[in-house]
Amino acid sequence: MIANEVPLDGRAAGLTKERLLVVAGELFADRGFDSVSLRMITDRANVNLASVNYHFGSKEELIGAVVDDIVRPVNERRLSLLSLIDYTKQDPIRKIIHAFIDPVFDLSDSGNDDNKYYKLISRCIASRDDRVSSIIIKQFPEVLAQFVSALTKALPSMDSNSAHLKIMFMAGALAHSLFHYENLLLISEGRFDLNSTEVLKSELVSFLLTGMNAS
Amino acid sequence: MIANEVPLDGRAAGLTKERLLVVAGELFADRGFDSVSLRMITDRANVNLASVNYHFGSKEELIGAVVDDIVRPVNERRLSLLSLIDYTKQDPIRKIIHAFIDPVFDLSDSGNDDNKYYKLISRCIASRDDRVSSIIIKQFPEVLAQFVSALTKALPSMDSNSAHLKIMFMAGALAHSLFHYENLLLISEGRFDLNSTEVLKSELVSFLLTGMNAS
DNA sequence: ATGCCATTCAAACGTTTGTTTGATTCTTTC
DNA sequence: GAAAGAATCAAACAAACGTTTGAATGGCAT
Repeated sequence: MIANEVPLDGRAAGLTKERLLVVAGELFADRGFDSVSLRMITDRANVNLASVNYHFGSKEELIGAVVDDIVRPVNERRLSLLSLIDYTKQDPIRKIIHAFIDPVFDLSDSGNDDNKYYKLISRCIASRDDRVSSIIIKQFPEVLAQFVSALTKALPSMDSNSAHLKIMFMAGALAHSLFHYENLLLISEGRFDLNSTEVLKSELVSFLLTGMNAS
Repeated sequence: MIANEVPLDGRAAGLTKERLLVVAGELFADRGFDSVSLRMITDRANVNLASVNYHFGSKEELIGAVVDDIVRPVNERRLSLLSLIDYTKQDPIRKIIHAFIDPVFDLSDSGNDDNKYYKLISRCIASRDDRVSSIIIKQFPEVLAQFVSALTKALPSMDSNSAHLKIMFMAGALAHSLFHYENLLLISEGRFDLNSTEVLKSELVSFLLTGMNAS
């Protein structure tokens, strides 16, 4: 599970900073930002304790770097996908929804349902931690505004207030189901055949699709 | 903002425990469980630091008491409302949704939109903190199972997997929108006329209502 | 009034936290 | 190959944390 098991004898390359980001991300993902100490991170990354402050300045800035590393690409891809939508063609709402959630589901690398990224991004989305939301809040108004505009363009009858709320509903449903995906599998005691997040995704899309069209 | 500004000179009545619960709830609501120290709580409650361990045993048990105090009544009321539903009458889905969300919205006492309870309960619902989810997880499987059963009863075409997921979507949308209600008002810079959570609630209901009926 | 039990109090405890220091080691450049 | 700069290291730092202690204080029954 360690990010890299290389010998790391004499000063390996300048990949200490990279290792810290990766390992911190892993630990933050399943224990939260507060519960993880710098010593847990540096021990697991096989680097010196002081290197955190050397490379990042403080724990808070390390958290910021980890969060930004995962949130920024997601939001950029969201806006990119959103800008490709042709509103004269059919089913623009579905495309808006996909523009919002696909960049999150696509975080899982290599096809296997690696829930590390899922848990981390859903922690970020649903975070009530000021250190995290201060980063989110920097980017989200722009994203929110673009999606509100897209929604009202696709559904002229929808007013701005309604659009704002619906996007919050979407974000909440996404983050919550993604984070508790594991728990759902446990609770169901095998009755579940959600052996792939694809099922979750398609259920989520159809749920959101009809919800968006609500009166 | 202090819960009680009474003189509290010589040993007031045995309301120290009560004060701790109230003040801890307030602080946990808008700063989270980790960021709030026992000294913050006892200072604001004007009680001695040691009284936390005297009355509750530990910080963890104080958190447990605060969480349980707000989560248990909500879940009990949910199940109570759910049991009243007559599935032969019309619109059972709407009643199921109300059974799930009304006990949360009803937390606001005295009619004014006191967001203390909202933020606290949404922190509990969406918590990724083990100390909190261990309490939630004790009660939620029962609640989840009952609502799954209710959903499949109201919509026989819906399978159990789908019902599980839809309830998670509902919980996520509820918690997320409730917690960020304030932020939404800020971002909108006055364009919003959501001067009451009633608007949020009715939008949420109609969103969920159509979502539940998704294919 | 006296003894008893519950509660409150100030003070200290030991740990853990993030951070800093100053020396040491590696890498780069001339 | 020597000087300079960047990176790593063990060690210590002060602050904050949850918790414990033992004395002081309250009400209450006898």
